[in-house]
Amino acid sequence: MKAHKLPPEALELVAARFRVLGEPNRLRLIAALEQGEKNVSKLVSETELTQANVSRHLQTLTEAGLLGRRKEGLNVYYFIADESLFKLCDLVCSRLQKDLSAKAAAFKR
Amino acid sequence: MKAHKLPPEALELVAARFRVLGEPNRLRLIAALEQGEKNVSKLVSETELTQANVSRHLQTLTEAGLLGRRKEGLNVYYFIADESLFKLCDLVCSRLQKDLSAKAAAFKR
DNA sequence: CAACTAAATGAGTATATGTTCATATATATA
DNA sequence: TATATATATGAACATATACTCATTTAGTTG
Repeated sequence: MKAHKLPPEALELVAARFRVLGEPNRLRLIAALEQGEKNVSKLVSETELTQANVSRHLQTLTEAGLLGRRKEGLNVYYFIADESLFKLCDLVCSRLQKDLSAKAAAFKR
Repeated sequence: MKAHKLPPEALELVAARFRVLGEPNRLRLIAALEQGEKNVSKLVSETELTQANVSRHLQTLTEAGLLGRRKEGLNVYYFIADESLFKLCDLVCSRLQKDLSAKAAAFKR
């Protein structure tokens, strides 16, 4: 599946998925859910974001299919629904680390 | 390297990298370069974007370390500098395909 | 039913960013 | 040196989106 074969609408879908991940607070929420499902209040207190803001980000992530939700009484529990998330983040992280340590090394000379 | 261990500044870096990929025209440029390096004029004619626009996107991609540039006379040739790009895109693409065919299947019942 | 709680949402604002037009810069060539 | 060409960039504008405040919705419990 090569990118150059993708029609424009498909590219927009791919871009949209990357865009969802392009927001640090959303990454924080994802990171918080790595340990397992949590309800909104828990995520609010852990991230120290406003409740409204957390709620909106969770909506974005859920609509993208990255998170799932489960209602239980008054609480709504969110959880990672797309395990490929971790592979994605790890790829980016390790690449960034490589780049940054290369720059750091260049400084020392 | 787990995401929940990353400090906020690192998360911003990761998010920034995703954001660079979150623009369809930039993905088009990347796709165009999959076949090998090309100069700006070539990229302009292939993508049918304006020269100014292509130039700006190439700048964004280069500053992010995803592309490299090489000057040769009047021309500037751009090329993929980060091969992990393809793994990233393929991960997203295959995930999207799976999601979409699941939805398509759900329609048939 | 009334009061309470957790989560979602409408409306408004601020900021970031994609795009274009016009122009500047750099390099080549007559 | 003058002219032409490829690419980059300043300025302006339009759009998208992150955020907050206030309120609503859904569900629980007295």
